[in-house]
Amino acid sequence: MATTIKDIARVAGVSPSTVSRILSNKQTLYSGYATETITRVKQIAEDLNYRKNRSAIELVTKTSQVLGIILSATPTNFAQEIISGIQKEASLHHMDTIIAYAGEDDDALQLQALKTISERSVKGILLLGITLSPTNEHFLRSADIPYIFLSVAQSEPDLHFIASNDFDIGYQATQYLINHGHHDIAFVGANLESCVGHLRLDGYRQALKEHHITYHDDYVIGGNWLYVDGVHAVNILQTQVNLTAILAGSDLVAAGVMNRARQLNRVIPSDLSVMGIDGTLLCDVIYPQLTSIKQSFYEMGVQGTKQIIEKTHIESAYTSISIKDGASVTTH
Amino acid sequence: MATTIKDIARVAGVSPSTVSRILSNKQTLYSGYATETITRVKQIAEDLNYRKNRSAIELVTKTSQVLGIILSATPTNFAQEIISGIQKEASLHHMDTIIAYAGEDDDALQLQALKTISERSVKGILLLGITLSPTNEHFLRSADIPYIFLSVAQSEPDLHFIASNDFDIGYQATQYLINHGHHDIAFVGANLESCVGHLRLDGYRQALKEHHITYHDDYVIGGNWLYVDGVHAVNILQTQVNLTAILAGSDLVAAGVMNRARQLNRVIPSDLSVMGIDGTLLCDVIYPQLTSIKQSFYEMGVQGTKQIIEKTHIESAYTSISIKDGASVTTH
DNA sequence: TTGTACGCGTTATCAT
DNA sequence: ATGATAACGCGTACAA
Repeated sequence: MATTIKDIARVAGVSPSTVSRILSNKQTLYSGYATETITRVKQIAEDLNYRKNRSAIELVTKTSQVLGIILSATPTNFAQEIISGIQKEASLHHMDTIIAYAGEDDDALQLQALKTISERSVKGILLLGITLSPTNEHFLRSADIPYIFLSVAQSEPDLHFIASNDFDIGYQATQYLINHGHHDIAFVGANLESCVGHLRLDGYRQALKEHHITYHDDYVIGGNWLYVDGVHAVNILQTQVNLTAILAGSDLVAAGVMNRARQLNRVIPSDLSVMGIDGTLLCDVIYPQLTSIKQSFYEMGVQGTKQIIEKTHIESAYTSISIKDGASVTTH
Repeated sequence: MATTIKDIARVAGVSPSTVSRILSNKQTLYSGYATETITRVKQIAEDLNYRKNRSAIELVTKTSQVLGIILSATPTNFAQEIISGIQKEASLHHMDTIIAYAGEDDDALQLQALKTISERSVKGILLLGITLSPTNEHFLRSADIPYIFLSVAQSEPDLHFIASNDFDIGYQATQYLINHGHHDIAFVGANLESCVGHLRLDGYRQALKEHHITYHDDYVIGGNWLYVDGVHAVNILQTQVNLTAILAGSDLVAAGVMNRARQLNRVIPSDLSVMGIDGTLLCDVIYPQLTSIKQSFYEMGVQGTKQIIEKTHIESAYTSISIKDGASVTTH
């Protein structure tokens, strides 16, 4: 049987409310308790090994110090960075976090995660790398809990998000390669059915257009952001003799591209320049170090958390992107 | 104002108990409700946008479907794999998870995380990659909640764990290199002040001993499992002309070793064989692909979760290790 | 400075 | 097949 404030009250010879007020540091609202009472109560609480009962507190206060995080099941390497940002900011405000995993394409799993989180009295919900089905979107809306999407921009205006501008990512990356003298540039490994992939492709095309480079269908090969997609793309692109640069949809794709190209005896970057997207730790670990468009994942977590905690009115925002220099791109 | 069971009861013209029983599918204990009542109540619940209040449920039932996870703050690449295993097994049992982050060397942060978790009525606590300070160890013990450590073996017999046998890891890795004709083998990047590092070093020494190879102090260079530790180690080992193989404390260290060695114009594996420990995704992504001792991280998560959920009596266990073949080791 | 009494939303027990 | 009531542990308005 766990110790309750009543037990402490009985032992201390005071009322439960006294214990409650002392243990939750509410004396300031009143003139204050006698120092003796305070220390005695606290001592007894410790002796009796007292633990707060969060359920009871949340039931009566109807609020909590908990943030809900819903994670896409795909083990994206940058989710960790976003979560770090959330944790950092949350701990600054003495908030805890609950994490629930949702499948990516599985509506039932999404709903399960949504329920798990919304049934607890969380202060807000952060959705990482997720796009909701219409039904689940409705469920989230009707839950009457503040929420914000992280790392994936949403098309509906009332679904707020903190993310990178994916058009800009595609545009700036391509621009960077063009500025380095490249003309025949492939774009590979992105999931072209996703909104993110689509926008990046648009940016890629726009950059080409502005430099009067004809868009070439054969230079675009889709995928699902994975290592194998990079390998696969290089296999297909073998026949393109004019190709001098590849823009990969993610750092992981870039790694696949580089390794497969190397197997085919192409030297990077002298034979082939490769550029990644994300700017994760992976860039520094592979050889040669990868030039990439760096997204501010940590910052997304921080900003999203701030919005939930501090703001009354949540609004969308883009976090900054930058070029992370490596050694995988050379001037052509 | 959120809908409660009472609201539904009023609208449906039944008692709150009826609604409670129907919504939590408890009819089977009784003869069963009229189908008409059941569908009507469920319909009204949906119309009114009813959400369960977990706090109230947990308060009255004094139990929950929640597993607590405490994570070391260091962003280890394999934590993700362990968590996947936990999630998988937990969802099989319809359990949710709460994750709290603890610093590695910061006792206060550790305690904070411990409190966060133990104040909620969790079914059990899984501690990932953590070693507790004596005070916090006592706190955990006195919380009266089942717990188990994952991935880090504990020395005290009543602190149960699921982990790899670190002695075996060091032993088998070294043995593998010796069997490939290597004689001058360095061991680098492990944190030698940690229990894990110490045990792996012991395994390394034992393997050398059994093959009558003299242990060489200069061949052991500590670190903290990081990429830079691998780089640093190679810098120091430059002068060791007889060295033909390096056993890295982790895959990340191995990546540092390989890249630095390459910068020094050593070809891997013909000039230098490199072996990693962990067997993470990184092995496949770097070039040449890394030969490594693979730990069963996913399995640790699964087993730990099973122990908490199914067992009345928790006990320690070692998960299996295996050689993950790559192309970074060659016969000497 | 401290105590009393009530209520949060739900489930369980007992009654009908 | 369904209802009435108590209880879970805590915070807080009000009383003293």
